[in-house]
Amino acid sequence: MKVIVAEDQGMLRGALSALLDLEDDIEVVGQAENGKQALALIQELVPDLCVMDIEMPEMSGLDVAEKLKEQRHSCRVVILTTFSRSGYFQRAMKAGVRGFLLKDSPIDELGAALRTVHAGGRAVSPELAMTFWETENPLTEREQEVLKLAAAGLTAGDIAKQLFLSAGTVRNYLSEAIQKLEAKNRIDAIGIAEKNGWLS
Amino acid sequence: MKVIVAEDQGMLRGALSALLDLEDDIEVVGQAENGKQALALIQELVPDLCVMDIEMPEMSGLDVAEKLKEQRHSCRVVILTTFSRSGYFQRAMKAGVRGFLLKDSPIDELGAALRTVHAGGRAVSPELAMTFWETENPLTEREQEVLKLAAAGLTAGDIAKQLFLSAGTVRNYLSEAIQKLEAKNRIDAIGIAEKNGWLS
DNA sequence: CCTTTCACATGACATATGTCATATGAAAAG
DNA sequence: CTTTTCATATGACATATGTCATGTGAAAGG
Repeated sequence: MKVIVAEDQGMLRGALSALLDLEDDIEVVGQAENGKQALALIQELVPDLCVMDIEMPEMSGLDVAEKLKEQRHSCRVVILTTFSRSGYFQRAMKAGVRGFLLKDSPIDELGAALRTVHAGGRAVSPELAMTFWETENPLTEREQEVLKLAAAGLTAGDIAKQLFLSAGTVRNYLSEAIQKLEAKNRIDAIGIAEKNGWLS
Repeated sequence: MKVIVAEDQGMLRGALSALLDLEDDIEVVGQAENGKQALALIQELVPDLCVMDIEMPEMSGLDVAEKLKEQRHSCRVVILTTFSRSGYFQRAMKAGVRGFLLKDSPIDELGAALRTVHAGGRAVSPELAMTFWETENPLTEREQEVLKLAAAGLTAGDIAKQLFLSAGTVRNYLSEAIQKLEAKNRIDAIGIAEKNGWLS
């Protein structure tokens, strides 16, 4: 089967590609270091499978997966990521992703997952099963938006200007976020939200 | 040469070990997923080299390198890390580390680096050279300490209690940190300090 | 020995932040 | 057609945060 490896960290990308290519039934036909490159390569080379990281520059692995689904492209996607966040997982499933592995898994699982997916099956890291039970994002869009800007170091006033709101409104959203997350202050709230992957 | 691979991320650890083991002149005699394990394995197996991540649970790769230097252990260390921070690099040099590679480097560099170091040389990613010029940490110990606690989401009052200071003193340290880092507020300061690796 | 420097420490004051009561409009439930 | 619910939006108020003037003691340089 023809495979493309998309992963921004050079060492891991190279190592995985080399290792997969050693397998008799796997041929690594291309490597990409960001989402855009991956999409272009997939359209050009039409591989059977693509091993894809989520957090990459230019375009995330999930963006690529969604584009492929939109185009009804035959290439099947196996996500390989550090984070077991319910948001990622659910979005991946919606995008028709066939495999979802954690970078913490042993290396053997990757080859096995590729074969399973190529044969028409699905492959999901056992740790991910738990993810279903994870609490979902309690923040409204506005609250997320405001908290994200606060996380970037902006003051309430700055945020208000950027979103065309009054400063009081911004503080209120932050206050709501703080209460929903049972945080002590906005810094605490930012930490909690980031840990759960609730900021975008 | 006998090599140990210490890296907490399972996939990368497995892939690197497998690939290195394929080389005729390299034998991977052990793998560790944290610093403590790495140290124990090195003392038990006495390898020629150890490929080591910095950010690992239990004990960082730099901690291990320092312990080895202290014991005048013959095992030479090659650091493999995501971050090109001057603090890391300088600490590594002090600990007598012989190689310092970024995880963004191509995979071939690792094998090459191992051979160079085994032959008595040094191997440093070219990106790291710049690191020398990086600005050093402008924060005093107290300021770092306070900023770190603030980053964890504590209020000034909490921090004061924990460090047996008055709340005003804590706010003053934070204010100094904010000014030194030319930040807008403590959140901004935390971001800047973290980006530069200035929070220990 | 005296000055300079600098990390450390504090409180007074102005500003920013967090909370609460309140209001509107849109969508869902009755 | 109501009623309920909920995201959105605001301002008044109390609290937390950021700044500044000031002071101490220890180390470095004259």
